[in-house]
Amino acid sequence: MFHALGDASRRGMVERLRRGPASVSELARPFAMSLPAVVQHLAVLERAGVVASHKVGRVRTYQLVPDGLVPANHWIVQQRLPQEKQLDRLGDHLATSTPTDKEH
Amino acid sequence: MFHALGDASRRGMVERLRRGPASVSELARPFAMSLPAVVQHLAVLERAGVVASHKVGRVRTYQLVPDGLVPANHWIVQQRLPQEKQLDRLGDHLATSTPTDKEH
DNA sequence: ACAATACTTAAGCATATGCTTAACCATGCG
DNA sequence: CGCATGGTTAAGCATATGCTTAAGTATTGT
Repeated sequence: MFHALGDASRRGMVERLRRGPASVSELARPFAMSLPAVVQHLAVLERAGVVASHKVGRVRTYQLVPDGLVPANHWIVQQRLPQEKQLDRLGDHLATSTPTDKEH
Repeated sequence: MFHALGDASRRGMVERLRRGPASVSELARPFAMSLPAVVQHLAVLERAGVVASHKVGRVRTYQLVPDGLVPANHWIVQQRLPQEKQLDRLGDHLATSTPTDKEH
């Protein structure tokens, strides 16, 4: 999922979908790349659970998955919360100079 | 930055640093890869602003950058659908950036 | 029916990524 | 000094990624 968001084009598509559902062609329009390239990007986002699509006639419409980004958000929050304590532990770590592993 | 977090090994290193600063060797220990590979991963994380390092003697110590993940978090929060506010306690929590966590 | 529209699939290609090994500094220590 | 420790640099390699063009398929409009 972080990998899916690691591409600027894909993030741009997500940002577009924030304003509402859109077809493949609509999503492709702002980008200077071929339609198959856009389709591949959307497939990555869909596999990651960030967007969903359904086809009506010959038009495939994409939209954001509700709470689709929550897993990524949750991971980030978990890393972020204990950070305040670590500033205090840095000096401690350096002062004690933890004995490194002897084996190997 | 999302790209930096898009690798499981790098996320593992961030999770390790969550419990406090660590040297390159300490960070490498849990992984079944060579030291240069770990160094490369850490360089990616450092370029992304997620971690920082300083060298003392021959030991380079890494630590999390305080609020280093905030840009990614901010982007994610902005994508959330305005239509669903009922399940939004997590996003609300993140937007206010309160250091006290009580969910989960 | 015919043609345009909206994708879809397949193949290929240049570059990026993640990893390796080998060799190389630099520091700590008996 | 001599040598182990901790890290760095360089080179190379297999695979993944992002993109392309070409050639489909399925619908819709005239």
